[in-house]
Amino acid sequence: MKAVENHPQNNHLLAALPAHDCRDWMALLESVDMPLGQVLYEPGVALEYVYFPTSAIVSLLYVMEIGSSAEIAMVGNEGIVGISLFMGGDSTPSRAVVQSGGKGYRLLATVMKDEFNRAGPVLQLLLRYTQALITQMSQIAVCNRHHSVDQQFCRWLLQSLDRSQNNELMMTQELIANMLGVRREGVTESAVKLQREGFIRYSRGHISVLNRGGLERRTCECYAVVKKEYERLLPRLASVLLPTAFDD
Amino acid sequence: MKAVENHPQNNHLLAALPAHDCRDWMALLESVDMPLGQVLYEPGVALEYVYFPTSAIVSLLYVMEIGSSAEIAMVGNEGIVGISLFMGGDSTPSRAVVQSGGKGYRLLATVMKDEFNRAGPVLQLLLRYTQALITQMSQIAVCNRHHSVDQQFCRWLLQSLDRSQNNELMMTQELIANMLGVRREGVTESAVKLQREGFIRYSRGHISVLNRGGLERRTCECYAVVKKEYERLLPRLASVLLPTAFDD
DNA sequence: CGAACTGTGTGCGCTGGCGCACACTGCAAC
DNA sequence: GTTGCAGTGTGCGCCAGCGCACACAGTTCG
Repeated sequence: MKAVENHPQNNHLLAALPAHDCRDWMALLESVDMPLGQVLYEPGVALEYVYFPTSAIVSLLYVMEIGSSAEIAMVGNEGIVGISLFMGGDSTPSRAVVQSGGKGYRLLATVMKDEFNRAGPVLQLLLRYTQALITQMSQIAVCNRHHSVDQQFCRWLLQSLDRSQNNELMMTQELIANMLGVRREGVTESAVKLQREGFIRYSRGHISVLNRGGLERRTCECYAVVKKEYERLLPRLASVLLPTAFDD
Repeated sequence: MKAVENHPQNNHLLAALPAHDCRDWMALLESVDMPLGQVLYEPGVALEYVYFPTSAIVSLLYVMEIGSSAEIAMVGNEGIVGISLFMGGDSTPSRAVVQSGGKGYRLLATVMKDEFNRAGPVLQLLLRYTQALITQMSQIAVCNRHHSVDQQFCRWLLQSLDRSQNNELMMTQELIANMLGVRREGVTESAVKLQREGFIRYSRGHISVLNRGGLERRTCECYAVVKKEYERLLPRLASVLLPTAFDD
């Protein structure tokens, strides 16, 4: 890594900032080296800085309990690392690691939080919700990569259940297969297993969940990760998203 | 579907709205039936309404060219369908389908866009970027589900290349495997193939891309989908994200 | 100059999920 | 009824990707 000139304009987001609003920031921008492997933030930890890579490339990475990982997104000189600050969440369940060493700029978290705080309360709520939605998407990416159809089916059932009024789902296996992006037969096999264990009962597009705890034990960590983020980001709503578990 | 009472408070996002800001909206909210299978929005089409499900459940679904699909996220009475409006993008590459029939409320898109417009220009830029990021995450989810390691490796190379200054990447196959969430050996095999075809050259953590077009032909649609969204949402930045293709 | 280590190539057996084919079963319509 | 069909069960061959093991090749360090 030669001592290349670092300049804010090399980050396209910074470059695109309206000149007028830019001035306040420019003074606060801090040029930094971003060496390969540097961890910019850890899951669940509130960010101290946001980063605007210029020559560095950063990976947003989810690392599972067993240690396997999956990239959620890649950020280079086109973007910013640490969106959770202006989205109102302050942290995420993923990790940000420098994938390709280089340079960039950082800015104190507070500046970004101010940006969030300047938004109206309505938009603030919507943004926090959006961050939760982002977590859901990320986790689906991870789940698609690493978990079995069985686990994903359970996750899907639980997530649907959380959004439903009772323990009944009107849903054919064909449709579920489309959602999960797997074969219908794969869903049938998983469903048969769950029925044998007495966790669910179903027939012709009608599924009753009999033992929610059973599903929770069978699914992967993805379900809990997403649920916790919804609780954390939207505490008022959480109570409703978590119907008193009617366990075995 | 009985004629159940529909009430805005049954959507937790609406319920959580600050009462003061709520009043303007309440008059505009329109109670709607959301029957199973209804398509709330199509990829690339600007939204006319946002939806707040109360008893319905909506799936955000990406449908591939060949027809296979994958769920990107699920939205029920905890959320809102159509975040692209207040995120400033107006449309998304995915489709929203009612997965479980029920009721909900809808609101004219303009109301949401106003919300976006009220935000400062800086936040607006950041939100548009965030929507592009969301597309990236969604597409990684789809890619993880449906595409081969070969294809994903090409996508990853291209995305890295777009964020790098030259056609060189400093990156071991082990690390790439971690990013993709696959075995290192799998990456080696893909890399060998690409090298044989003369698309890349590499040795010990150093990759040179010799034929970008070759990679583009080999990768899946996901790469293009994400790139187009970045272009669309952040036009000023797009030019830089698209270095003049140095083709074969 | 070897020694030690990091990065890459390759082979092998295993398995989860795929694609296909076909049989079975309730419900609905007439 | 019985005809039809949507929804489900099951079997089978196939293959991508996994986990493991080990050989080999540059690089660095003494």
